[in-house]
Amino acid sequence: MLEKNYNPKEFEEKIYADWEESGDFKPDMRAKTEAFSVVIPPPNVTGVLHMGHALDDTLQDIVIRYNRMLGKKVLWQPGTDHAGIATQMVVERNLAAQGVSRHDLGREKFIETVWKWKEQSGGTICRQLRRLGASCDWSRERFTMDDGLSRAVRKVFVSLYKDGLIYKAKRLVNWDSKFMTAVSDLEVVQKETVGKMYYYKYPIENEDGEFVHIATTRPETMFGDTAVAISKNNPKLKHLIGKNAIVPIVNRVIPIVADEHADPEKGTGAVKITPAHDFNDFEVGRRHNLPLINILNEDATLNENTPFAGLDTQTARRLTIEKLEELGLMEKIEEHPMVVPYGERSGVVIEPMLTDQWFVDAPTLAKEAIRAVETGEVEFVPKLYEKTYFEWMRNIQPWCISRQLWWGHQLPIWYGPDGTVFCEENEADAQAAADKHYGQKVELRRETDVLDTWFSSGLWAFSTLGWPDKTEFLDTFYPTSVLVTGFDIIFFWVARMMMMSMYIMKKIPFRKVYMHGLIRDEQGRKMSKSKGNTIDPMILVDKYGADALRFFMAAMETQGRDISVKEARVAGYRNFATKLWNAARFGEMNQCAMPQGFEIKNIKLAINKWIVAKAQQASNEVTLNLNNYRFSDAANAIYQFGWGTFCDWYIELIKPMLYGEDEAAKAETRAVFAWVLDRILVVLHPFMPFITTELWNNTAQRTVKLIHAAWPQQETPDMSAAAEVDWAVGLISTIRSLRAEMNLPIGAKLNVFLKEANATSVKALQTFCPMICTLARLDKLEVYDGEVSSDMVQTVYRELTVLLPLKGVVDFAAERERLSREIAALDRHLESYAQKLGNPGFVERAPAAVVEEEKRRQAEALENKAKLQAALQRIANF
RNA sequence: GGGUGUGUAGCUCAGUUGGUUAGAGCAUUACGUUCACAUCGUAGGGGUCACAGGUUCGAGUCCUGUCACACCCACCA
Repeated sequence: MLEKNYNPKEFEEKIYADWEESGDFKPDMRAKTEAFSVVIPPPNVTGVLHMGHALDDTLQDIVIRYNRMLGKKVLWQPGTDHAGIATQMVVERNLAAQGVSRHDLGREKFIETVWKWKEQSGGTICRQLRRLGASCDWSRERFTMDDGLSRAVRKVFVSLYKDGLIYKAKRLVNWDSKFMTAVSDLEVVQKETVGKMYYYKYPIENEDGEFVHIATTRPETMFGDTAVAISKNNPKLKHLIGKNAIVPIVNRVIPIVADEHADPEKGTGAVKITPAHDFNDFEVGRRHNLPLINILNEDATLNENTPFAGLDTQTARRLTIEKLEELGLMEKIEEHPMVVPYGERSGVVIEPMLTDQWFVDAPTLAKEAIRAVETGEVEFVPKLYEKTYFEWMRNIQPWCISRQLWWGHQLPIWYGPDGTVFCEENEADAQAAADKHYGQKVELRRETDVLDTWFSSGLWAFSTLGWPDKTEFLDTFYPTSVLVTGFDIIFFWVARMMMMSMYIMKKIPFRKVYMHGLIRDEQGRKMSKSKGNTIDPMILVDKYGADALRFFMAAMETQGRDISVKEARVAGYRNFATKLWNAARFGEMNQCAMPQGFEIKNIKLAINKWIVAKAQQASNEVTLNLNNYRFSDAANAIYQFGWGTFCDWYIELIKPMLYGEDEAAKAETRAVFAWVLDRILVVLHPFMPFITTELWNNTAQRTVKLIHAAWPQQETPDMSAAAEVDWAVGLISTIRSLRAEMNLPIGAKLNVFLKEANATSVKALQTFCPMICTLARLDKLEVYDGEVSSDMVQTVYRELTVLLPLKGVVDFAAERERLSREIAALDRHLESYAQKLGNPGFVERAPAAVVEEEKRRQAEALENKAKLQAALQRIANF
């Protein structure tokens, strides 16, 4: 017995536990069928599930469940990411609350603390994924820092190093002064701000009263200036080229060089060059062999190369200006709109800083990664993201992979006493190599840097499947079938996976990349903690059930568009679940079940043929749309069928039969009801796994679990009965409409006469009369050949004139108005038909079928208009 | 500066190769608890598809331009 009310809390947890305990998420490795696999974009191990995950993982689960039901050997590989900076930040914050810094603990102790934190809070997001219904094979859960994956990381690193694709270099990098580490370009966000432009002048050496005028937004960097650049195409200033300027305060003599970086149109036309603290200046410095003067400490305070050692940049800036003013060199300060780089995580200003870092030769690795997409081996859905991918990949810069953090994969690099680098997968090998190199036992020092988190995520597609070991899973499931992710990590992750996989595996990591949009709030703003507009998906799951949230995500997911979360809409899909629940209860109450040996090809009744055909059409549509990753179309197809066709029409139409005496008809209808409900459960299961399973388990004895039930093949629906039933449905709507317009109480049983019925209508009427009477709430419905009297309200339906006798209660004025409205509506259509058909071009050049259809409509409209006019005529004088 | 999108009902959005009277959900109006369901039903109102041109027999759909908005990349001394 089904409960009276749909209450997802009662069964979601229980059903999930059963799946997991029964191993339903594990692929059947003995099966001979095609493999299908997805690797989950690993969430931050210490994170909590947000709306973006809910979308991403719902879509993946739909794809996974669909393919599982297709009978494939399916693996959804789960796992989590150690998320270097993010995790270290959280743990440091916790420590800070106890007044402890990571330096107090020391590296080893700190890492221990992080691991403890991971054990403590690391399970949250996976538990939440379970509540969402994600059918991951949890027995294979991996973590980017577990032993296997760490081994993969070391192996890849060594391989890249030995191939010359990883190198150490002293370069300008984005320096995050809060975490005191380098970060990659992608981890820097540019923010528009209104800053200030400072104008001042440097004296020219040996030329009293001569100056070169400078403009800068960062005056304090002048202590690192090693040149001034001027374009040789700058007529006003080029006479200064070749002379020397004097950096005030520190009184350093620097050359004035010719360089096209100095745009005569911008600023003063002369640019101070600070090669150690500006990316453009760095290049200028290279061109002119300028010295590099580092003026910053790791925490972004100024160093001893400046007069303001130990002070932060803001203070130093103020003091610099004061000093310049004292010297009479300051000219003006203007407001200046500018873009300032900030650390994505730390929120502090990023300083370009000259440091030793490790780089991956991304331009080289990108080549194969680009080719694989060009050839179509890897396909992006929607296609337009390929452009974004190409654009970035073709202009890719070396990837700075070293981080001066503690939490992460320590580089497998050891230095000998003289600084010689040994790159090996483990310390013993490095030691052996070093001993051999030096011809004696030496002491090695390990590189302290760790790797960018995305280095290990880049290996995810194969490392999780067991690489570098040769495993059955790697064999079976690599390359994976599809990667589902948001476009915001196309560079961070998708591109890196492509590069790493092409390099290591010589094969693509996935055949397709499905990219979805971002989740936004009701106003369409990005959700973010700082705005306080986040919605916790688990709260929606609590309120409406996981199925409702999942269906919402699927129904809203149209390619290339962001999703605004509207709670009312989630509630709406909960209502859909309720509707379905009640439909199943209706079936239960009416003993709907499929007897042994029931086959749809033996169905006799038109109404049953009709609903089966519609169900097949709907499942075809769902299949087609799922194959094309059109989630909203797939979801809507089953929604429309389930609610609009099955509940609204079929159930209502069969009631007279189920409550009637014709036992054969009843038996067939009960069976068909059960068949259709099963079909809905099957096709809806990927979207709403919980309610469908609960209903599946409670509506019949089952030999197979719904999660493994067979997905319907593409079918050719038998449409032989469709026209008849559609006729009845249309007639019911027409009569209901007329009743409503006449303001007739719903309880009043009425008689309706049909005039001018053709043979088809007469035949259909014989079959459907009881149904029509029930649904349109009629006492009597019959063909009528008598006179039309003035107290009969009438309308037209196809060839029929529909008469509704209302003795003595007709409001003639209102009726005249109604008829006139209907006629006016027809006139509007007639006008458009006449226009088209009157156009010789249309008649000659449009396909014959289109022209014929247009003619048919015109004829019908004309006929209907004539009837309505006659009716109007009849009551003209009342 | 370079690139990519978006603009359709009060709101949030569908509309696949151009072809009925442009759809859905929510909101709204009227009526209604008929024994699957008020987490509901029936019926209705509501749109010159941003604007201007063009191609075509025919344009929400294709092309060009304009306006507005969003995002991405690069950079502004």
